[in-house]
Amino acid sequence: MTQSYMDRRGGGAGVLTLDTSAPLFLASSSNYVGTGGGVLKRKQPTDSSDHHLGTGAIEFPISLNARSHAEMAEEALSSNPAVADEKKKNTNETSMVEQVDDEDDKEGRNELAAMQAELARMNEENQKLRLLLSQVSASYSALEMHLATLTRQGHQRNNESWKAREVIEVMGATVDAMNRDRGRVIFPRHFMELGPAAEEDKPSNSSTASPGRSSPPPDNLLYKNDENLDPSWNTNKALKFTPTKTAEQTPLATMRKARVSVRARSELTMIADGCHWRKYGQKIAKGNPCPRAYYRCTMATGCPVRKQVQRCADDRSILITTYEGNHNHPLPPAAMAMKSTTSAAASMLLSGSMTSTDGLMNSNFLASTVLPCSSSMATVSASAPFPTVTLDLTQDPNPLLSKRPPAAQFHFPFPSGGAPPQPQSLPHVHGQKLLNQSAFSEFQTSPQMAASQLPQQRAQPVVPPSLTEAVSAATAAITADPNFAAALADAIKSVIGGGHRPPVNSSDNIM
DNA sequence: CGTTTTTGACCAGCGC
DNA sequence: GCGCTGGTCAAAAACG
Repeated sequence: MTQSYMDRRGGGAGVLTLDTSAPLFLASSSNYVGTGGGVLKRKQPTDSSDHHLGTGAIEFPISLNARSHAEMAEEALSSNPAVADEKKKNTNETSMVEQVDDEDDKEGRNELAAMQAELARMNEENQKLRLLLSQVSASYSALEMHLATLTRQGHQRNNESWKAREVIEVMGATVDAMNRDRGRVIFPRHFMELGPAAEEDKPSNSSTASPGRSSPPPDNLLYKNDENLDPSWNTNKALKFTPTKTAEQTPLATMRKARVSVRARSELTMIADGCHWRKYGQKIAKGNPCPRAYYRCTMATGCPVRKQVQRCADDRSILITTYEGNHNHPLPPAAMAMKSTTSAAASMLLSGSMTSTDGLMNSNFLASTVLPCSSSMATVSASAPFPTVTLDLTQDPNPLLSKRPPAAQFHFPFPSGGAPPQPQSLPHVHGQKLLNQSAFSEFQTSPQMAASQLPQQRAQPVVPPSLTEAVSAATAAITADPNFAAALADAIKSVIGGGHRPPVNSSDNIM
């Protein structure tokens, strides 16, 4: 099963979770957990039930449909073991004696009043979400009509049309998901099928060829027409976008191959992520005296997952591990957390890069939504040949437990889409090319495209900014959770033992 | 002896 | 076109 953000619990309202094995939960409303909206809660590590929160906590599904929060609240209340237990307990007690303490009665009334207030708030929020949904639906219809017009004009291969289709796919998926999956938040289809995640469920057909070179590109929604894409999984040899290429040949697909880089302090050769790796190369990269080691997953033949391990040039106690691709085989529990986390991070990155690639999302908006309050732990960069999200676990020994990490470092190459957010500092981007060298930025800034290929689009944006923001808000509500990056990092940290492992006698050939 | 690591060679992309 | 660089291959060596 491809990793997804969808709930996999056996019933009940959906709750966004990175993976059942990943200790991450997302509650839709802070009203019930006491922090900001869309709070990503940390799963209780001691919770053996694996699907229930600790005492008193109530999980709420993220709802973008018309379902009332009151309804959901009731469900949640009844499904919550703590509340259910309380209910049962109360029933038993009343049947036994009528010596109900007046104090308890008062408390109960107070709780009831508070609960009702919460429900009222929820209803209000629900109304807003309904409005949002209607806006998205209306815009989706408009886009569909626009696409039909373009198709009629025989411009299927026109870049604008392609892009319009793409946008519609995104929005359509969003709307579909909203309509179809009540009580769940579903990422737009392609968000979930992009890059690494898209490959997961597909059996590798590389058994007859050398591993790592034969896995087909993701056969996802957006790529189905990309017959000319590099058959190799290796998008490192990314095509550079040129206006002469057809839309089907655009390197969008290559740009969607996200990488997730993890920085952690470790004396080990590499962090223990639960997978088996075989080293297949080592190279001295420019600007870093420490060699970069290349590993390939050996848990299954033909597994396309690779990772690079390199020590930070500035601080050699920091190990930088960069993951690419997704496993085509079941993972041991120890590896699930890392896999889920990297996939989630990649999805988060890709969802951002997608919209921004089309120039549809204001960079400031993106910056303010995707990682509004995340710390420097999460650095998203599309400036590299492939978009990379860097999770920095080297800072505060336990920043994840803090309620509000400092401001995000978030930088997308938006040369024309408004001034990019000014990061406080960018100390965690390594080995990535300058903005003007990236395929991403080229796609963004290509003057030919801007001038000749997208004249209509420039004059008539496919999606009004407000709509874009509305659509983005739906997904950003999930990915932009203030604690999202922190939670991701938390999951990773749980795997690598907090990134502060004591030195182990190992032949550290990385150094 | 099978597996893993090492390491020089090779290839492709990119900038000049 | 050339050189640089990152990434990969594959034969040899090392290891258990």
